[in-house]
Amino acid sequence: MNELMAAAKVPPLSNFPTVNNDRYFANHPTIKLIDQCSTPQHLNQIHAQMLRSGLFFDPFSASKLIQSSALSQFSTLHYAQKVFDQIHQPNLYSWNTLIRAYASTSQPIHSLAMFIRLLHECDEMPNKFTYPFLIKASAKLADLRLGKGIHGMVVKAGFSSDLFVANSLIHFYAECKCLDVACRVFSSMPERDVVSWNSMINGLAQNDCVDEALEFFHRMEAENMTPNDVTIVGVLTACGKKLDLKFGRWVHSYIEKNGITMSLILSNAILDMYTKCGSMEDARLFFDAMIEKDIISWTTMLAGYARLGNFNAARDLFDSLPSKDIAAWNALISAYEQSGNPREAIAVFNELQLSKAAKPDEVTLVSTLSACSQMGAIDLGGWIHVYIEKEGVRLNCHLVSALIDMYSKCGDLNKALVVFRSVDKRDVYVWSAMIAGLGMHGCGRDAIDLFMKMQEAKVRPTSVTFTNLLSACSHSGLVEEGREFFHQMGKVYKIMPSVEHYACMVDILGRAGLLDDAMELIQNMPMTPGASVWGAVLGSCKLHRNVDLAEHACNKLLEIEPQNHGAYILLSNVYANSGKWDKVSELRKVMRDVGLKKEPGCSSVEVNGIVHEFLVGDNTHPLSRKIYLKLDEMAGRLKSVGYVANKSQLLQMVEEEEMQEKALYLHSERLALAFGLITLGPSQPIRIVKNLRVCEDCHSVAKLVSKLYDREIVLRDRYRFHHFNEGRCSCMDYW
DNA sequence: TTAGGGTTAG
Repeated sequence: MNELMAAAKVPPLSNFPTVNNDRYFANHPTIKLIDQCSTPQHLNQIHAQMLRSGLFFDPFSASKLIQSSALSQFSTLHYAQKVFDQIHQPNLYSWNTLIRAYASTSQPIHSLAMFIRLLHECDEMPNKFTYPFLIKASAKLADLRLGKGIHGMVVKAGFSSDLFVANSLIHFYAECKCLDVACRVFSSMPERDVVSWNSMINGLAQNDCVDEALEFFHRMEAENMTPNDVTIVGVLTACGKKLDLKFGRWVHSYIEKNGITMSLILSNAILDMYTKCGSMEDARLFFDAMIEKDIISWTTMLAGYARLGNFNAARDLFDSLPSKDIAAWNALISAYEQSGNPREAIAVFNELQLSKAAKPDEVTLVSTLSACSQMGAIDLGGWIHVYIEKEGVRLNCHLVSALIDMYSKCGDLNKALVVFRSVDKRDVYVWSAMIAGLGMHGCGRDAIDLFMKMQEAKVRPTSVTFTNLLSACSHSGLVEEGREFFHQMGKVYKIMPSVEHYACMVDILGRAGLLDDAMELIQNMPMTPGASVWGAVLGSCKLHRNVDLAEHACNKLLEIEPQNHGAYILLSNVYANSGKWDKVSELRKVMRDVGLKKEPGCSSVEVNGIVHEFLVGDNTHPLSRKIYLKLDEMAGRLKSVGYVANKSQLLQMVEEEEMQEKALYLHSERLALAFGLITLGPSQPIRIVKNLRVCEDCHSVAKLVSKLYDREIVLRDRYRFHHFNEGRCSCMDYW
């Protein structure tokens, strides 16, 4: 300590003016020393010296110490708070410094607590510096009511036209997804700087309003406001979401032409744009030329390869990572999960668990739960739920939605409801996930009730909520209710129906046999009907055996998606249902000519945490012999109760009767069912996940088996859930 | 007498 003071040539305090004449303290050598401080020990020594000399009792000097301890790299906020608490009368600067520091932590709520203390304890009123920090904390908390309250105080205190205050308000409202209010703040500003524009552009881009974001960028240029690197990050985010590679390349050259500072963040944003737009070549070229790279650069590349299905390149990159943090693992897991490879996602999760290389975080758990949902892997999903509870992982709305989705999609609606009821904070995703869960299990009325409760809870529905709600109406045949919600969407909730909503509505009408109404709706659509709309028509035609309309819908569907084999299969089913076997063969030939193969049926069933998959006619399973014996036994018992195979949905025109029966008998869900009967205990439900829609014959078999073997069978097909119990199915034979 | 707001992955 003495050495330090000697080195700084600090004279004793008596040589300096006293507290009464504090204008000179800024030049006091001890205070100057604070700025040069670089270790916690130094800071400690200065703190001690200040206490000894009495300098600490000067508010200005104390505020310098607070600033250094709260905002520097080498000190902790905890220490700063302790120092603060020793100050007798901290000045506003000290209060602001702590409010600022807390706003940047993971617990911005402390900023609020300090603000309230400030109002009680400080002689001075909050000033124009206080509010931006406070608004930043509110933005981080995404607490709209809180932020609105602070906005009110800002107006009252007369700071609403302060540039910094207004900019933080724009950011805050965008963060709360209130883009209209953000825009209003922006428009009402007497002066704007580049940050005002950036906050708007980034806010819009983050909230998927990509065209609006780009519009702001062009407006900014037109108004001669020079964009900087942060602006371009927002523009690139928009490009990446627009999947517009051409524009992305233009932005890249814009950076070079306009001499915009190339920061690491900007470089990563460029990489991200290229990978999202699908050009790994551009991304790689840029990545290899980057002088400085961080973990984000690596994971962006990794996720890019994986998203495009180049898993070898992704894995190579992952293995060559200089250090793997949880984000790198998450990139690999979520890439597999999001590209429809849940099995691989789960394998990587298991690898992570075994290696103990990093601790799974909330993102890991959400991705893995989603992989479980896709696989129907309820054991692992349940294990993750236990893990969350055991490790005390904070259940945020993301995780809650993922759990509800997992339990719903794995067929355990009750568990999904238990999770839903156990939380008190429910955002729109949580409500929407639960509505979807009820819908897919055929509980349309409950889904509607829940939607009403959501209104009571004052949670605003989104476009996704309505998709789930309409789909719930469709699965339960609730035509009038569906119509009503469809109309309310735009009128009451100001959400314009998208092509997805139209598809749901067409589905609702079509399934109910109101094919004319469905076609009328399509004709009056304000946008071009997409594949989902024609798919819904085709599905309804299958149900109601309308050959002419099916042909029309199939043609339309193939115009949009020439490689859609589902379209051929459905049309073929329509022909078969009407006994038009010649048409079936013709169609089969067309499929062969265009090189399309029927996606092989695949069903899986989970036993003791291991998911067993079966293809049509599969005999590769180790227990294959036993499975086929069981199938024979099942066939015998089915026949004894008068079951006759329904062959109408066989794609192939198989000549011989016996062959036809064989083909049905070997359907993957039948194999999975037999395996479930062998391996699962009598009280355990058999949960099967099938990649295609279940055929009518297998549906009847499952109903009978549930009765004959006194088993609960839960079958998830491509479209919905079927709960078989005591000879009945929850879909009421309506799917 | 000190100062502030906006940015990249999953």
